[in-house]
Amino acid sequence: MSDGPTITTIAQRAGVSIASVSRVLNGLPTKAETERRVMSAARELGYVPNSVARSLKSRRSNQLGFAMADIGNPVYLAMIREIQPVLRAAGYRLVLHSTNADTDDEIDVLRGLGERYIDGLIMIPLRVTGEHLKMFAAARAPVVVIGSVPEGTPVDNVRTDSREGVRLAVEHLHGLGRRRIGFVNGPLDTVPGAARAAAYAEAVRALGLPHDPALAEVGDFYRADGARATARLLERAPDVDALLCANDLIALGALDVLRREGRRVPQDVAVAGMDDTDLATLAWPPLTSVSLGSPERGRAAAELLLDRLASRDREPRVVTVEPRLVVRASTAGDDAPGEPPAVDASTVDTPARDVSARDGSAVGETVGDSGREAP
Amino acid sequence: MSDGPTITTIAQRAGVSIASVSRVLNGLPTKAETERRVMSAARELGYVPNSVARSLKSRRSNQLGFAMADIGNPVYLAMIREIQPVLRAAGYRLVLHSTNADTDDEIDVLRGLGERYIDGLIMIPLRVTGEHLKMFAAARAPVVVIGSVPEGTPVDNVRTDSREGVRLAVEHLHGLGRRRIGFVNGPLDTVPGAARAAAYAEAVRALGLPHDPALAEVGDFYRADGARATARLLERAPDVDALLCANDLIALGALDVLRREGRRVPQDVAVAGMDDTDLATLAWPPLTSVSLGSPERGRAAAELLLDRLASRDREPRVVTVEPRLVVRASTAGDDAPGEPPAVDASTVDTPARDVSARDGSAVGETVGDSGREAP
DNA sequence: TTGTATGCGTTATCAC
DNA sequence: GTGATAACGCATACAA
Repeated sequence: MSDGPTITTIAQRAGVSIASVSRVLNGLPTKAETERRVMSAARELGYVPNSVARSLKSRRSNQLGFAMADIGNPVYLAMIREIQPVLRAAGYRLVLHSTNADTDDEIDVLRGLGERYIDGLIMIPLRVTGEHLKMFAAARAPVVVIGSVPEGTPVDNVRTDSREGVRLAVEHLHGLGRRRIGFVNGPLDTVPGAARAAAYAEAVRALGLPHDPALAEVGDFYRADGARATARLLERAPDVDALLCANDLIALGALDVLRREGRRVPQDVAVAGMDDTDLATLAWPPLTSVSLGSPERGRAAAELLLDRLASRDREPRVVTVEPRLVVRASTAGDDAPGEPPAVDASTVDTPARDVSARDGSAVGETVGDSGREAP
Repeated sequence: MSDGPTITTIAQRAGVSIASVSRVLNGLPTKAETERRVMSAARELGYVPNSVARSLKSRRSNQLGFAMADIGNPVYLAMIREIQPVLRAAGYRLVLHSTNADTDDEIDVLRGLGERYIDGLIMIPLRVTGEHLKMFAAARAPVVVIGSVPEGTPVDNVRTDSREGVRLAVEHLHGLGRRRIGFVNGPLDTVPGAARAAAYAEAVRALGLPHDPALAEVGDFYRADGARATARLLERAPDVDALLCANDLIALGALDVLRREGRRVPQDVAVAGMDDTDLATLAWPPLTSVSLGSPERGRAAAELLLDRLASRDREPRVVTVEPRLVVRASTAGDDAPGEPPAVDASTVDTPARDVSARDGSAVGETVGDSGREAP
C-alpha cells in the first residue's frame, strides 16, 4: 500500500546512485556486482518503472489514439480488431475515443494531441469541416485519417472507393434483371452519405435507367433509421425490386421491414448492404454486401501511423482499398449450395465462413460451486 | 511545427513568471491585467497543457483501463458501450487491453498498474489463477473484476448468476415439452465453462431428467467450435430435441449445423444461447438467449471503479446482475406476432429492437446491488 | 564504471 | 499578487 518504489528507493537499498540504477534498468554497461545488487533490490521492492515520468523525459507516451463515431458500429469494431494487435506489437497502448460523430468532439480530440498523452492518432471523421482541415495542418502529432480528405491535406490517408463499390452493387442488381433499384442512404451531409448518393445516381444513369427521385431515401446509418427510411421508400415506390443500402445496419432495417410487409427477399426485393460486416453473414437471408475492406483499412491505417512515427518528414501517403462485392442469398436468390451467379470484379463468399473466429465469449460470472452470494 | 508552447513560453511572451501563468490557467486569484496578458499569450501561442507533466505532478493519469479477452466479442462490446461514456463523463480516457484470454497477458496488465499510466482497471479474466489473486492483492491501483472472484478478494466485483441463468433456460425448454435437452459448452477450465457445466447438470437433475453424458459436449466459445461440438453431439444423441448453448456464438454455430442437416428450429430442435448479445436478434430464427446483463455489468463496473477512486478505503463491494431469459423464435416456435409462452422470471423481446442504438438496448435494468459483502 | 547535476512541464510552497 | 524555487520520477551529459 506504500507509495510505489522509485529508482531512488532502489538506489538507497542497493547503496548506489540513482544514475546507476537507471543504467542497470536500461541495460547500459555496468559492473556485474552493481547490476546484481540493483536487480535484486528492484525485485525485492517490486519495482515497476513509472511510465509517466519516463514519458515526460522521453517526450513519448507510447500511446496511440483511435477516434471513431461509435464503438458499437461493427465497421469500427472490425478496424479495431486489426489495429490493436499491430499497435500493441509495436509497443503502443490504444486509447479509444468515441466522438458520437460530433464535430466538436473530434476537434477536441485533435486539439488533445497537444496534451501529448498520445503520440499519434487514427481518426474517422464522418464529416470533414474546414476546422478539421485547420486542425490537421496544426496537429502536434501524426494523424492518419480513414476516409477521404481533400488533396494536399497533410495527413496520411486510407480510403476506399465507395463510388466503385456502389457501382458494383448496382450493376449486380441490374444484372439480376432488377430495374427498380432503390437506395437507402445515410445523412447527405456526411462524407460517405454524399459520396454514395452521387455514386448511386451516376451508376443508375450509366445503366440507362430512368432517374426516379422516389427511389432514393435518406435516413441515418442505424438499423432503426434504415427500417423507417425503407418503409417510406416502399410507400412511395411500391414497385421497387431491389434495394441498395448505404451500410449493413440500414440493410438489416430494410430486411426487418420487408419481412414485416411480407415481401420475400430476394424473390420480391433483392437487398444489398455495404461494409460487409459480420452482420452480413448473420442476417437472414445472408446479406449481399459491398466490402469496403474495413479490416484492411484498419491495418493500413495502423501501419501508416507506425511508419510516420518512424520517419516524420516524408510525404503524406494515400492508401486506397478496393471495394469488392460479396454475393450472398439476399440477392443471389438461391439457397441451395449451388454456384451463385458470377459477378465481375467480385468475390463469392461461402456461407460457412466463420465470422466470429476470434470471438471468445464466456464472460466471467458466478463460480459454480460457490455460486451463492454472501448474504 | 515547433515544439509546442509551455507555460515558460507563455511567461516570456506575457512578461510574467511561470507561477503566474500557472495560476491564471488554474483560475487562481490574479490581477485582471496579468490574467489578460497571460490568456492572450496562451491563445496566440495555441497553448495546450501537457498532460504528462501534469500527471507526473498530480500522480493521476486520468486514464482508466479495460482488459478483456478479445475486443471482437460482442459481449465485451456491449460492456464497452456502457463503460466508455460513464468514464468519459467523469473525465477519464479509456485504454483498451485485449489479452487473448492469456493469463500472462492479464498478469502483465495488472503489473502495469505500477506504471501509473492508468488510475484504475476493469478486468474480465476468463480464468482466475492464484497469481491473479496475488496481483489483485498487490495491485497499485483500484481494480474492478467482472466475473466471480473468491470471497475476500480485495477488489470490487460485478457478477452474474449464470447458474440461475442456465436453470431458467433449461426449465424453459423443459416447459416446452422437450425432454432430450443437450448442452454445448465452452472449455471446462474457464470460470464460466465450469460454472455452466455444473449448473446444467444440476438443472437437469432437478427436473428429474435422466443423466445422459451424451447430451453434454464441450468445444470452445466460438461459432466454428460451437458448430463442430454440435455436430458431434448430434451424432452421439440424434434424438435431442433442444440445445442449450453456453453462449450466443456457440448457438450460431449450432444453428448452422442444424440448418445444414435439415433439422428445423425450433420444431425439431429448440435452440437457446447465453449472453443475449446483438447476435441473438440477428440470427435466424431469432435466438432465445439468457441475458446475463452485459450492459448493466459494464455500467456497474464503471460506476464501482469511479466510486472507488473517490474513496479508496471502503469495503470492497459486490454487485450482482440477475439473469433473465429472453424468449425468441428459436424456442418459441411461433413466427406470428402472437404471444410466446409465458415463462417464469423471463422477458419477451420484440423483434424490432434496434440493436445498434448507441444507448444500448431496451434491456430493462436488472442491476441488483446485493449490498456489501459481510466482512 | 560510477556519481552529480540538470531538465522534461507542471503544480505548489514559500518568501517578497 | 507575484516571482523564485522545489518537487514529481526518470534519463543523461558530464565530471570524477
